[in-house]
Amino acid sequence: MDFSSFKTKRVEKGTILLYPGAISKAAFKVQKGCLKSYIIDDSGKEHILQFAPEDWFISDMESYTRKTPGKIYISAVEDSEIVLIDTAVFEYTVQLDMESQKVWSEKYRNSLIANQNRLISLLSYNAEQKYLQFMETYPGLAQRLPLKLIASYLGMTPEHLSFTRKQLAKKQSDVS
Amino acid sequence: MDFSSFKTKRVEKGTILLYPGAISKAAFKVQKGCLKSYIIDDSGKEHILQFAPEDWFISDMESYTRKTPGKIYISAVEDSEIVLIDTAVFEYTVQLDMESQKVWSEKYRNSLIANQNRLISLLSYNAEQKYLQFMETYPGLAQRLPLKLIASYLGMTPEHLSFTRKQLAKKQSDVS
DNA sequence: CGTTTGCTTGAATTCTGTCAAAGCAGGTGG
DNA sequence: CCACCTGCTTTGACAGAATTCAAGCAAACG
Repeated sequence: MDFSSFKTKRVEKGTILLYPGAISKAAFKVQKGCLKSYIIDDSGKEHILQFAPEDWFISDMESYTRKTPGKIYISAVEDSEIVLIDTAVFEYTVQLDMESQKVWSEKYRNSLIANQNRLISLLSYNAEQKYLQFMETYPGLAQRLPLKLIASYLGMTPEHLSFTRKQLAKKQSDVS
Repeated sequence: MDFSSFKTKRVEKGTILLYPGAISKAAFKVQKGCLKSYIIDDSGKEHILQFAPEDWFISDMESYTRKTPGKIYISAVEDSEIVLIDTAVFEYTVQLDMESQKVWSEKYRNSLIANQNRLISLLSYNAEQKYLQFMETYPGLAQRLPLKLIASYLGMTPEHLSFTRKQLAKKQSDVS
């Protein structure tokens, strides 16, 4: 898709781009840096639903497509440069341009697949397998993000992720 | 939505309506009985993604909307009566009828929300909390389905779900 | 420097899975 | 109608996985 018709924006690490309750007027494509989407549960714990490093899209699909108040936060975990895919502009563009529609469908499908894979991994994997799948899904991201964020994404404590990493390192040195 | 233009079908318990690899030509609305969607992982274990009792929709969204080979099974866990929402007929109907579109959007949104809730519960809940949320999501279904299916949906062993139920029963008798 | 923040470690505890045995149906054939 | 399967559920002992809590370490920052 040609993104030149959309606005580019720079945001600092920690900037919150979307709050629960707000109606999402834009989706985000990350050019540089990294965003996360997450919710805060009743006991105050943060649960990360998705990361979006370079070339990923991130949005509250529900709010974005249905124009209803959303439930999730989106914020920057690094200083980032992002493209705002404005709802109105987006809908207009897609009408004109079949190619845009294809590319968008592709992105949308990918997010569906990612979601399904995530469900399956949470249903059936242990800590080690979850971490390995995280590294496949987000190559290189493990080196950039603080461990506690990854732990939140994987649904385990930072301590346990630290332990799991050590186990993995031991295994790999045994092999070699 | 007016479902009279779609075909109704009766299926026996155990009937498989959709296989992985197939291109889904229909979504299903359950009038009576119950369906499930699931995948079989590399080690041969079944993981249930969703149940669809009365008035629920179920489909392989990815395959249905993108007309690509799917990844999931859909089958009947009880003798069921279902409405086939044929892709072509559906698209035609929605074009004509704004009211249809609204109802469909509602169903679609519900499934997004359900999916998000499911992610969150797998990320943050223990066995007991997961089971309680299951009962909220599917009222009465716990009485109809074999325990092993519910365990598969919740991502735990049947033995542990049995144990969890006993714990819950004890707690509730302590209160009264 | 001292403080802060995040990561690692270890011990104790809780949670969940594995395995084996026994109870409890519903269904079938005699 | 009964006896026998067969599959599902329950139970308990045990092992392994994950969390909690507390302490120590190291890099980053003022």
